[in-house]
Order: sequence, then structure tokens, then C-alpha cells
Amino acid sequence: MNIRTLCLGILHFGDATGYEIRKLASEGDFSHFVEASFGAIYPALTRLTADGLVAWDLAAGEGKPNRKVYRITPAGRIALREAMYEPPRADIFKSEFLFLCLLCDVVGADHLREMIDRRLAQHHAERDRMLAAAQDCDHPGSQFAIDYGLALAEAAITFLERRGAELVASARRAESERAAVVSPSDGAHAATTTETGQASVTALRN
Amino acid sequence: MNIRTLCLGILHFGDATGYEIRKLASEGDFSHFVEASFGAIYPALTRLTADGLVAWDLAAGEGKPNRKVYRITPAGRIALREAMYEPPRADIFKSEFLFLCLLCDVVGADHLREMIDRRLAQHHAERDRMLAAAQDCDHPGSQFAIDYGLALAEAAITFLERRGAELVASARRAESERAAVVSPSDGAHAATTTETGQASVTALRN
DNA sequence: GTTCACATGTAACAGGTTACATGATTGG
DNA sequence: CCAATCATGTAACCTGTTACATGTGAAC
Repeated sequence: MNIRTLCLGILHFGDATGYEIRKLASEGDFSHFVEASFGAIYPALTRLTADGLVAWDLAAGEGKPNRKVYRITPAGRIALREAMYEPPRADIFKSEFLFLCLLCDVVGADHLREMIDRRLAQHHAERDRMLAAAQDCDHPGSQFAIDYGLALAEAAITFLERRGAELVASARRAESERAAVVSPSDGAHAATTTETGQASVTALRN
Repeated sequence: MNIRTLCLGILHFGDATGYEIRKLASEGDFSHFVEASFGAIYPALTRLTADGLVAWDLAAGEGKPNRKVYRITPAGRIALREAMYEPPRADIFKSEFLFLCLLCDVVGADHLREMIDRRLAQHHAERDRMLAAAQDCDHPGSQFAIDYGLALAEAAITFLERRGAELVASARRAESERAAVVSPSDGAHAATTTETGQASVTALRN
């Protein structure tokens, strides 16, 4: 699904500016399963306007200039409906965090624990946000989507709380094994890192 | 996280060809939280080779030619470790399916039900796959990642089974309301669609 | 004999991100 | 007065996808 369809979907629920659309998509009710940045939204709206699927009015807000309030046109509603009849693509779930967990034996146990705690905190925060959103919401679709996100967040929290410590323990084990092999005494580890590390520092960036 | 890091992570667990890496990333144990295609992996491996982070040997397999078996180098291990110490990006969850649910009142209830059933079937299939993978796996990180995926799949299945019918019912309601407003008698719906639809057909593609 | 799985790679292209550029208003 | 929020937009860049091009061996 492209950004244009996303914009149409958001505008289906009510008029909005590009700024507001981005906010809804990255902080609001839509944020749990879509993504959008300014650089993607503004061009999308321009093109939707050219195609006649949306239109805008300049709102003479209190002093705030250049507020383009977009609305979906009848043609836009039809295009949206059509898009919704194309088979949805498979859900995409990308998790660098899980990748880190998978590679638990290449990082220190302390780092791993910190990452797990941080993720847990994020999930908690997100859950609270969704819980609040679920309250003032009576639209069936939104309710469904929020509750779905809530159910997944709940599951993630439960899992991490139950199994996180276990993973950290195994990382701790790997760590001490590594230390035992590389250097019977302490301190030699850093040396091993710099030895071959010269070429690889930040090699994976850009 | 870029594809190069992904390749390093996979090679950390053992040597593999580009073909195998893609398979692991899109069907194997890694597939639940990463994504990669041939067009991304082969260039990534070429560059990793140039950077000295991986190396390859031509395997003279039984008749099969040109099998480049890649392995991670010591410098590669260090780069991987370094990459794992960068704070992981937030998980990305994109779901066209949930977007469809959100817009339940613009599609027909039958279509919605079909989509939900299909998604349910996909989740079931994926769960079975993960269940099988969890069996022959004793590595703590992999076990953790698989069980995480399993927990989320379970939660999604439970939710969809419990709440799917409800959403379909509300779509059904919206549908009949729409029919009542647009055309008291049946059959006029298609006409409404084509009326303004001319310009919007496939307008959202490309 | 043809389809499937294995196997590698390239090139065009689309799509989106990041950073930049700009400016008003509000609240601490 | 400075930071944050509101508000719009552009351009360079990166990254990855899709489709193409090619070839082998095994199984049906």
C-alpha cells in the first residue's frame, strides 16, 4: 500500500492538513500499523490533488498562514474503495530488537538486559497510549484496530517479562565462556577487538 | 538495520550461499522479523567481500556449479558485534490488513470476512511452521525469537477469532445503511460506482 | 519433456528517508 | 529570548524491489 492510499484512508475519517496526516500516521490511531514521513506525504497530497482524488481549501486560521485543509473527493472515495478490494499484502514485521535477541551471544549480557528493559518500557508506554485511545473511540473499525494492537502489545509484554531474564542468563553464560577461551585473565578482550577491528569500524554504516 | 548486517548475522550461525541466506531470511528462522530479496542480498555480499567482512570459497558440489559459500571473517564478527551495540530501531509493523479493518465501512462485509478468514489461515500456517522450527532448535537466541513470534501469532489468532465476526457484523450494518441512502431499491450501487469512477480507476497504482 | 529447486547476478525503477530551507506563534 | 509546536515544501540520496538473463540437475 502506498502513501497515497494511506492519505485517502485518513481523509476518509475527516479533513486534515498534511501536518495532521503525518501526526495521525506516526503518533495517532494509525501509527501502530502504518508509516509516513513529511517527505512522503506532501508529494502524495500534491499528486492526489492533481488526480482529483482530494481537494484543499486555504483555512484562514487565527494568524496561522498557509493551512491547506485537504478533503477527500467523491472520486477519491471510489479510488479508496477500489484500493481496499485489492488483496492486502502480508503484514510486515521487522524487528531489529529480535535480531539482537537472536544474536544474544555476540553482545554483553548487560547490554541485552538494557535493551529488553527499554523495549518493555516502550511497549508499556504504547499500551497506555492505546488504552487511552480506545476510551474515546466508538467507531467499530478503529476500536478493532486499537484492540488488535493492544492484544499484541499485551502478548509482547507478557512474553518479555516471562522470558527476558532467561535470555540474559544465557548471554551471561556465553560471555563467561568467551572470556575463558579468549583470555584466562581479564582485560585482554579489548585488545582482541582492536586487533582486527581497524577496517571494520563503522564499516556497516552507509 | 541494513541487509549487510543481516547477512553477517546469518553467517554468524554458519556458512551459506546467497541463495541459502535469502531462504533463511524469507522462509527460515529469520523470516518472522526480517526481509530480504535476491536483488538486495547479492550486492550486499559483494560489498561485504570487498570490505573484508566476509569471504567465499567455490564449492565443487556434486555437479552444481558456481556455488559460492560465504563465511564471516574475524573482521566481520567485530563489525557485527559493533552493529549490535547500536541502539536497535523501533520495531516496524505494517499491516495493510489492519488498515482494511479500520476502513471496514468502505468495503463489503463479505469481502471483509474473506480477508479475515484468509489472515487467520495465514497465521495458523505460520504458527505451525514456527512450532516445527521450535522443536529442532536448542540455541537460546533462536528459541527466544521463535517463541516470541509464536506468542504474537497466538495472540493475533485469539483476537481475530474472538472479534472478527463482530467487525464483519458492523460492516454488514454499514453496508445496508449505505444501500438505504444511496438507493432504496437494489442494483443502483454499481451505477454509482461507475458514475464518478472513470478517472479514479487504478489511479492509485504506480 | 517439462516443471521444480538450485544458483548467481544485473539494471531499471519506484519508493521513501533525511536533511535542508523557511517562517509564524505560543509558552515557559 | 529560546524552545517547542505548527506548517509546508524540496532535493539529494539510499535502499530495496521487480524483472530480466542464464544455466544445471533432479524428479515426475
